[in-house]
Amino acid sequence: MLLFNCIETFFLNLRSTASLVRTLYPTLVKEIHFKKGQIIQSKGDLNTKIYIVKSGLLRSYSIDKKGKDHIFMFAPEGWVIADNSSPDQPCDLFIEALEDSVVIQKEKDISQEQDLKKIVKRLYVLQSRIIMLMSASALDRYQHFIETYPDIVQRVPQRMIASYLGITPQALSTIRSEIAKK
Amino acid sequence: MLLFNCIETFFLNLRSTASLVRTLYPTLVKEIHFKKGQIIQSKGDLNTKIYIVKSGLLRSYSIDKKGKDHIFMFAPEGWVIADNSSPDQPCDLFIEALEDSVVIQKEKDISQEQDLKKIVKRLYVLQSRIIMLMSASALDRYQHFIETYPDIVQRVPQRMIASYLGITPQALSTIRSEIAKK
DNA sequence: ATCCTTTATTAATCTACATGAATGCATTCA
DNA sequence: TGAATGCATTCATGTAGATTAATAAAGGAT
Repeated sequence: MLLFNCIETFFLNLRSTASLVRTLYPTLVKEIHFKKGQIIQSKGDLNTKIYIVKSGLLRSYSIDKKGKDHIFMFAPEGWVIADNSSPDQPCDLFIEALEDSVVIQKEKDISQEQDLKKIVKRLYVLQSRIIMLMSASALDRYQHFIETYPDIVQRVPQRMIASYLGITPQALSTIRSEIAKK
Repeated sequence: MLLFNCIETFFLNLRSTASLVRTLYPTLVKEIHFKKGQIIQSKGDLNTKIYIVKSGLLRSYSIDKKGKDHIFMFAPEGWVIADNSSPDQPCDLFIEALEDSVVIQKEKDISQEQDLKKIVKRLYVLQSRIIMLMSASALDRYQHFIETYPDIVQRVPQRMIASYLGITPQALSTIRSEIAKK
């Protein structure tokens, strides 16, 4: 926990330096290359951005009070990822590159949010996820996940899939061995 | 289960008659009065609408394969409620009036979806809910619920709050008695 | 290569919540 | 007025998944 706080503070400092630079040299749209493991956005950041993934893979996640992280979304090529809080609010999510990634970073300006259909689609994805979390077992959620994102399964460690599903890596491991038996 | 299927079929028939009428006398925006208990939209409906609540209270909910229902959203005065699937897809949710309600019914036409900010806010509500479902205990979710919707607690039976939280009425009952002890 | 760290697996125990059943209260309807 | 119905509460038991811990396997860095 303490360790994590230190890390978080470290990243927050990093970020404020970065936003200072952006204030001096403002640009609305940028293409940025991120290395695997890089933190793109941290909880508490203001002035958040939208990230469009050209290549690679990102994830957004929250960290609960026990220090455990919960993956909110994976974003492979073509996906858009962002924290969905108001543009003027500190955000709740971290965003991290899971692979070396090329990303278009845009200001989170609603009025220039061209593709309304994409937002509406996101609403549906979130709706489905909530219903799954309320009503389906971990096994069902896992099977639904591999149907929906067959390629992601190959690209991230299992513990991250567990984190997305809201279960522990151990639980996912036993679920997988039960599936394999049949 | 069988009983439920009958009821569902019954409502589906009702709905197709209704949409026939709408085809003959198309209107884009309507004000409709619903009685408490009335089903406004059923799972499987095409051609879904958006409902803006002028007075009263609606809920949307899904029903899982065991026949158990899970409340997805409450919509008191001023709220907008809809199924978030594509306008051309059958929807997943039922919408029902929990109180006598006056509702503006609009075609779910994205292009005329004036208030983008409202949609973005919805995204954030859904995001928060998913994070809660993944990381918080039933007790925490209940306390968060009464902070967020203090008035709803008074207006719906407890079993519906349980359904919204994704727990059983019994579990909510014991949680409440534990809170009362302190 | 070697070491170090992270990841996956398995098993034993624990716990939050589900399930099922019984009881008491309200509400509604005859 | 009483019977019927739906809701909240309580308790006893069951279970999915968490936690802890131990072991093995797989990268990554030097």
